[in-house]
Amino acid sequence: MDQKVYEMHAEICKIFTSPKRLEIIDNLREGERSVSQLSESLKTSQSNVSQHLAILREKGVIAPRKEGSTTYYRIANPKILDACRLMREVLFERLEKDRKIAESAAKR
Amino acid sequence: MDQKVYEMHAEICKIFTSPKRLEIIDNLREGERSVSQLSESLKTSQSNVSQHLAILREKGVIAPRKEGSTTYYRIANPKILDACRLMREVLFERLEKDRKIAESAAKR
DNA sequence: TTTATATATTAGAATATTATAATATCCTTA
DNA sequence: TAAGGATATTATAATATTCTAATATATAAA
Repeated sequence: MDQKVYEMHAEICKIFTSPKRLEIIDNLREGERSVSQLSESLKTSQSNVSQHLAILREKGVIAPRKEGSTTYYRIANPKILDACRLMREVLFERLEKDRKIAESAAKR
Repeated sequence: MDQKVYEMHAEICKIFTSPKRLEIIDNLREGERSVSQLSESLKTSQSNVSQHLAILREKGVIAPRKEGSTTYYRIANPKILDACRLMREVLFERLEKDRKIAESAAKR
C-alpha cells in the first residue's frame, strides 16, 4: 500500500481526535444547528466553534446552509457517523472490560 | 453526554492518526509479526516502531506474545479493524468525488 | 560469564494541534 | 449608509505528538 494513502487516511481520522468535534457531530446527529446554537450547547467560544466547523467542513463531514446572516450546519456524510459510533463501541467495550478486571481484583 | 466520554472517545481515536500505526495495523491484518519484521517492513527505526507498538498495546489494539527474545504482535480487537476500514472507505469516496469534480471542471 | 541480538524506554528537538484574543467580513435593519 | 448581530479568519501562547539518539533490559549463544 502506498505511503501516501496511509498519510491521507491518518489525516481524515483526525476528525475524531478532538472532544469538541465529537460533541459537534453528536449535536448534528439530531439535525441542523447554527454556529451560535453549537457555541452555546458546547459552552465554547464562537471563534473556537467556527474553527472546528471549518475543519469538519474541509474534511467533508458537514455542510453549511446560509440563511441570512446565520449559517446552519448539517452532517454531509452519514458513513462517518457509523465509524464514529463504532469507535464509541470500542471505547465502551474497553471500559466494561476494565471494570470487570477491577471487580475481580477487588474480590481477592 | 458527559464531557469525559468525549475526551476518552477522542483519545481512543488517536490510534488512527499516525500513518505508521495504520501501516502496522495493515501488516498485522495478515497475521503475527515481530518487532524487527515490522521495523523492516515499514522502513522505520526499531525504536520508533516499538513506541508505536506501545501505544497500540496500551489502547488494547494489539497483544504481544514473547518467544525467546522475540516479541510477536497480533491484532487483539477485530472491531477496530472494522472502524479502520470504514474510515478508509470514507477516504476513497472522498478521493473519487474530488476526481469527478476535477474531471467535469476539465471538460469546460 | 562475556558477547550478541531483540526489544523497550527515556530525553530532547522539531513539528502539529488547540484555545484565546483580536479583528475582519457579511448580512440585516433602522 | 450606519449600526448591530452572526460568523469567519488570523496571530499567538500553551500543549501534545512524533521522531532520533542514546541507553536499558532481557534472552541466547559462545
